[in-house]
Amino acid sequence: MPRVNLPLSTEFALLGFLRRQPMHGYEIHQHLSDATGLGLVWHLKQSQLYALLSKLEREGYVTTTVEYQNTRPPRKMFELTETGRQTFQEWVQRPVQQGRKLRLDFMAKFYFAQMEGPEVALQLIEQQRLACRDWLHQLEQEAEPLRQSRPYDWLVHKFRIGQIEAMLAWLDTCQEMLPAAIH
Amino acid sequence: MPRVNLPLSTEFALLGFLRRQPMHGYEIHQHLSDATGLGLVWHLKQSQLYALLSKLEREGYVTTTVEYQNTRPPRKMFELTETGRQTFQEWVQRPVQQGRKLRLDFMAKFYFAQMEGPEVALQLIEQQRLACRDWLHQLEQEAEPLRQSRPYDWLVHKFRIGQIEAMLAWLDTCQEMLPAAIH
DNA sequence: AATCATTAGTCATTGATTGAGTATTCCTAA
DNA sequence: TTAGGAATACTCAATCAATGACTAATGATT
Repeated sequence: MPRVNLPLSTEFALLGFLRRQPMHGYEIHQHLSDATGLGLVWHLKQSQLYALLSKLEREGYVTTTVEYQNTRPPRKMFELTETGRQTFQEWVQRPVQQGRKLRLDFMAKFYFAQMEGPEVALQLIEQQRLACRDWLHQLEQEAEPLRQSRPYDWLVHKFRIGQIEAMLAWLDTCQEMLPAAIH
Repeated sequence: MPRVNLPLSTEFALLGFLRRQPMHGYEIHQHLSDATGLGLVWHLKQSQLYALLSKLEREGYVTTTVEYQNTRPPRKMFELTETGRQTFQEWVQRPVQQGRKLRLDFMAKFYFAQMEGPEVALQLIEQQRLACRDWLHQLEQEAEPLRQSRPYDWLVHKFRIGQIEAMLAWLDTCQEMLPAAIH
């Protein structure tokens, strides 16, 4: 049971598929292969998915057992370890700390948070709001003195500020939608 | 002179450094290593930069000549080929076609476009505006029917719509700033 | 005099990603 | 009915990207 804890991040989302019951790789791939739900934001080749699952196993977040079938190829069933379960719980509630992680990492967190129920989703939304507001203030501080001296740098800051403001507005929308978003 | 034309994209930005005069890798790295200008948006390790430059050479966009110095280590000078020059001209004017390329690819284009002068920058801005408006319409079409049936998918669309609207607003800001942004 | 940053680039290794392959079985339509 | 294709389930080799460490000389600093 090796616990190396390399810098995993996006791949933790895969733990979400296993949070209720064990699953085999092929089934996870099916969930991701049509452009709906998490498949709308995360496109993974089959071989890439299996590679990530192996990595999660190597690092002790999941264990596998081979399940032989009468007629079909045998399945490798993936199951959360206790570490895996804890890691998922933490991951799904922790806001992302960089703007570039909003598109994929945050959307994956929100996907599972929303499936876990409104409390979890609301918690994530609120935490992410705080993180965004921090970025915003910091960027506004940094932008101020650049306006005259470094127009390009100032515009880059303005771009980021705009993206984060849009994110904050969207988080409000999420909150309003929440009751409807529960499956 | 191999011309393979693999799917290069971000690395074309490096051609921008050579558009006025030949340069060696170390100097390009210096331009990127402080967090201003292009270095604000593109963080490249030294070895990674050299790897990209070699790739551009392999594919025929640049040629190299070694320049020996009396006391310092010899420099490998990179110079645009005619293909490289044309490729840069096309690259710098062509809008990006995916939202996730706004952060890096578009900012790199805009960096050099703006250095080339207001006409080039205005052209890029206008082209990017058109691309963004297309995305926006398409996303709005797609989002419509999802509202009731697939709340998560609808929210993902809303997120993207928000990011693109923010981009469009920012493009207006760029246009207003342009006269000041020229060095 | 010793130490540290600068110059300029290489290299080996690890990690990520891809496309293709495998082998069985089920379904469908001529 | 039988040929062809899609589905099931995973593996593998090969390429591509990325990282950290290294070299080796000079100049600057304390």
